[in-house]
Amino acid sequence: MKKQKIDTMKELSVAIGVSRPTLSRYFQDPQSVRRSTAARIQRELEKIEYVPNFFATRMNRKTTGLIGVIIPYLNDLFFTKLLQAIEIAAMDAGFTVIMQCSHFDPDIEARAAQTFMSMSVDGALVVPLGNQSDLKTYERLQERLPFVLVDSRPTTMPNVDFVGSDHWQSTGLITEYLCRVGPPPIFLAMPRVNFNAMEREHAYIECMERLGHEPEVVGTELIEDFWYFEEHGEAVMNAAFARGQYIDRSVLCVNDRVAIGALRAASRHGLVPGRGAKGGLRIAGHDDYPLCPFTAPSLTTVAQNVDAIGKAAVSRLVQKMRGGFAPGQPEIQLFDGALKLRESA
Amino acid sequence: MKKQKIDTMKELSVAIGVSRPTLSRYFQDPQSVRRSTAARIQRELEKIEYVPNFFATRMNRKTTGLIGVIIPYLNDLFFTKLLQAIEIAAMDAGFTVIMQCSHFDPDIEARAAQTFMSMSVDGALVVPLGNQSDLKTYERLQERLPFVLVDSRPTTMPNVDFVGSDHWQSTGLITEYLCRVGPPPIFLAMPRVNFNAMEREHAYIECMERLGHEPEVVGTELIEDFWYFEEHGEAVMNAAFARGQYIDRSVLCVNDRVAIGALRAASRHGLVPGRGAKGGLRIAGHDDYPLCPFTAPSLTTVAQNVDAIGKAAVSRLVQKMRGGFAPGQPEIQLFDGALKLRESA
DNA sequence: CCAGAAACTTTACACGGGGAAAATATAAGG
DNA sequence: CCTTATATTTTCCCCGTGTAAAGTTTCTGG
Repeated sequence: MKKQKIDTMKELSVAIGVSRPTLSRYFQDPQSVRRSTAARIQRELEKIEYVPNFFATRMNRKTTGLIGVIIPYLNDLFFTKLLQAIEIAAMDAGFTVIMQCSHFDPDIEARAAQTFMSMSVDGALVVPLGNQSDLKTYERLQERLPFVLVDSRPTTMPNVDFVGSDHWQSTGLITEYLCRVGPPPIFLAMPRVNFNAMEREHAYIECMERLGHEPEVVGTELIEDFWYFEEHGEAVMNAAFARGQYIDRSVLCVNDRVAIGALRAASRHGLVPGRGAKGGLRIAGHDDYPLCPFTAPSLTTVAQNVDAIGKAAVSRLVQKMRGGFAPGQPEIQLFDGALKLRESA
Repeated sequence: MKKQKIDTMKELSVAIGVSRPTLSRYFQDPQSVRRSTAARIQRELEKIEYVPNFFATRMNRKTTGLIGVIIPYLNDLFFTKLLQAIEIAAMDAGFTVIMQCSHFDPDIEARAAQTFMSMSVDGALVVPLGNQSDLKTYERLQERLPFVLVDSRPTTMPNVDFVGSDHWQSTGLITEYLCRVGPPPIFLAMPRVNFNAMEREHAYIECMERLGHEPEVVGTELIEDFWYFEEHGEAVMNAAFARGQYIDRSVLCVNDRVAIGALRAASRHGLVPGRGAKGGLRIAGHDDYPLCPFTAPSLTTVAQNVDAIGKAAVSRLVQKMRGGFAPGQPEIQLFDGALKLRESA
């Protein structure tokens, strides 16, 4: 038997035999109508196919139940993990996530922000693009909406709520570890277009100096297509290894994708980085990319607490939404990283 | 100087000095008003901050300019590449993508479909979940919207538009290649919960028989958490290598993530798969996962033409939307895979 | 059986725009 | 300069739902 299809609440109300406002209340909260009425509505609804118009409902409610999320791009499993954590947390809190990718393009990012405002989202989470991103975009969001920055923190916006990792802690952790078990590490960095990358680089330098070692950073030359992290890591280390450089050093990579490139370079030169080796090459990363256990050798790294970050970001955002969006003190939440010892260092 | 902020078109119309409907037309197509008027509006708009309400516009237009995309999950770079291709194609065609992840949960998938219908999206692209997914969901979408299945094709829905890879071609390609350069391959499969995986398995068997070899499939035992493809590949091959099995065979993996696990297992057993070796182990995958060039050894595989698939899916969907959504003949578009010869086979 | 409360219905308006027809301004033709 | 055709703009009503206020019914307890 085919379900009858009905498009508007008005038709539905005559079909069921209750008034339209009652239906409206039922959909917003079934508890708010008499039990017998709720039961009857529910019973009839089984026989009829009806979905309230998304736009009409959102247009009138004070609150849309929507959270906007801007992510730079999705071709990175770290971001997808983060997004998943956010999405699940939002779903649990009863919100719907509208995700927009900026694809490295500040214009698209700005458009996404506009879209969010025109959708009256209840709040926005933004993972900034990097240096190039349009800070004005964030400022406008910040003015108009409950707004939290996630994962990456523009140095120019210290007064905005932020949830991310404590890269000083995490980078310090692995730097210290590397210093403890082998020669003090060099730091395989990235072109300086990314706040986290820069923060890790600084953290490395600070930690090395604190331990009385000479910091050494490589791989910051700006190249085209710098966002192919693996290629970057491979290219830099390939060149170094070809010169016989660093072949018995520890190499701390700015992130796991770069480290995967470095591992590849090592393998090309017949080098097997490993924690076992007394004085040999070691390679370590940062992030605990899902593939780390499967590289050869498996990659020692620091895990970011992605789930906690996603959850905390949503939770802080919800708190701001409820709190009537008072300026107040910005809240900065930094989560510790955890060492993941594997074979490579 | 702060821009004046205005919320509704009505206020804007008095601020600018044209009627509201004229503004409406201007926003839909600036060409549709007199040049001088358009210029004036544009000039005023620079001084005023105004964004049309997303919901109000969508609610009234015949067409929402929205395309709904359902993806099973994002923790797989293949899907993210596909999504990106779709998103870019949609953007070029002037549509906005609303993406929803089903997170392996048929209920969420059904909710996503509902959402799309309640948003009156102009069309929907769905990457099916696998066997477990609720086919009813697809049928309902199919009835009500221009609808195209992408990447994975439920055997029970042969009469729906579909865009994906020709796995018989692609799997045949690499199977033949492997047969040509070394011992006939075994097939490292997956638990049979995924249409593509099954199709590749069948294609492998058919190809082997055609070439007069005995097909041999391993790894189909149903395990928990089967979606951790790498772990699955590693576990199966680990067990085999421990028994001394397959150490000088070719291993064709159902996809690259499984292959990465297999590579890992090989490395644990001191095996170095490679095309160079005369009679040794070879490992090949399928999909051209972005990390293939960086594994050690780099992974030989078959690339799916993801960009073309994404573009074609959007293009077909747009065609159906314009065509007034006539049932007509379903169109099945299959793209060829391309061999990517690297070191591992 | 009745008063009062609770639940519900009716009515009316709001939301922020789209779209068709009517009205006006502009251009073309004589 | 006037008429007519055409390009623009305005007037008016519509979309599908939320929400408040006022009126009506049903339930509760005595």
